[in-house]
Amino acid sequence: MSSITVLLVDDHLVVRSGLRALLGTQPDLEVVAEASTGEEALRLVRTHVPAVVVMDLAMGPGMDGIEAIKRIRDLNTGQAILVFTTYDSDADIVRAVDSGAMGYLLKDAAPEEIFAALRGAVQGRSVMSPPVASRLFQQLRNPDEVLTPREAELLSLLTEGLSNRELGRRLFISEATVKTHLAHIYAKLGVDTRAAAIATAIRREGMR
Amino acid sequence: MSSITVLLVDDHLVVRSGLRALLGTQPDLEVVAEASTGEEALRLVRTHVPAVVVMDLAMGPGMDGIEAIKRIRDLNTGQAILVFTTYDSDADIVRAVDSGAMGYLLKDAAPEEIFAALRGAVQGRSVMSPPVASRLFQQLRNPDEVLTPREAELLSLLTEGLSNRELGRRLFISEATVKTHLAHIYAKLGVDTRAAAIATAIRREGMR
DNA sequence: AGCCGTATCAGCCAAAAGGCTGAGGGACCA
DNA sequence: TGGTCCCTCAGCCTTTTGGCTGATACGGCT
Repeated sequence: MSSITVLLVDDHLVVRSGLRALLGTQPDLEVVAEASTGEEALRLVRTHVPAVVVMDLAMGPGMDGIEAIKRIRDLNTGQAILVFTTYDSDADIVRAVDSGAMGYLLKDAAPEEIFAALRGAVQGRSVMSPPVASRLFQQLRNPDEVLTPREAELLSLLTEGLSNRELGRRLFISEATVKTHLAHIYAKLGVDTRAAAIATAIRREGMR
Repeated sequence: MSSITVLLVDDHLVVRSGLRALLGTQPDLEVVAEASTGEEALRLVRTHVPAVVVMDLAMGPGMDGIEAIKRIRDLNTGQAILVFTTYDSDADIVRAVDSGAMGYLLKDAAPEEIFAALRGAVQGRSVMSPPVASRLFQQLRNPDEVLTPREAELLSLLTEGLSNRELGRRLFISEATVKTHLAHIYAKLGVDTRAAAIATAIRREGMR
């Protein structure tokens, strides 16, 4: 049985080392490359064509994880992409799934969980950490409170303190549209000011 | 020359694995134990008496990193404690130094940086990542940017999403006074909207 | 006594945000 | 084909926020 080739993407060297060490204990898993930025990840996917990409969502300046996932999917080189990150934020989960991630693991996952996710991913199975799964489950029961991908994207930028004008520029939409999205977000979060939205987003969604 | 014994404390297994793998490349550094919680760390310090403790500040439920550092120091068993964490928040740095940490490294530090910090720590030298050092340095140069107690109080409430009116009521001051305080806070934080203030407060000052 | 930092307040004006209604286009699905 | 989301945009009006200037009061330090 041939090995499952893996590309690791994380801006922290220790995390990459740790994953490499963990995966190294499994004969069928082989780390063929590591990237510390989204740009590098994209390049290495082209050159190495790994079976699976394990990706952190939070990365330094430049392309973020979500963007990197989209770009990799656009290459159509068949990678299964696993998100491997610290926070189980609603918005991040929605966006990650929307952009084509096959699974969503938290960094405190047990090794067996990680191995299983990798093996499942190449077979087309979605795997996620229990906390992530339960969040999604709860969301299915209250669909009215689920942010759409676009709303989640906007909320994420909102927590960086941008104004409506800046949000519009960043997302290439008019300020009017920004306000529409915000109104929907407020309704779903149960708040009525952007300050409260930011506060609840960061506290409740685990954003930083 | 005998090895430097190290205890790793981090709630993420991958990070511990990564550190173990990195430190394993150095003949004079020996990881003698790993802990995933503050309580466990305290126990292992007693039983293994390591020369250095490498500690993440953010840990799951229970004792946090700062508390763990204080407790370890209280044992008086002579450990040098190195903080190894993701964020260079002003509040965290101050609190870590205050509770007796010997150094402050960010997780994206280069391996050589980590090794040097460990070796320096056992010799009583303080080491910190450049970004951390520059933050401290900047604070020393610009005492103007330190919030007054009243401002800090207001900022804390601000991060809960309150409006000016609500802030006034909560603090028993007029809305005009609230606005004055806010203006000062904005100036000190280097922002010009409350949204940005909330964002930087939560991210940079470690408020949650 | 004078100075400085902190905390308190007011008024004025411009900019930003929020609430509301309405509306068009595209995707998906029954 | 019609219905339902989602994303997009506009206009109008009210409230909130932010920028500015200036003012009083108290405490501590020199």
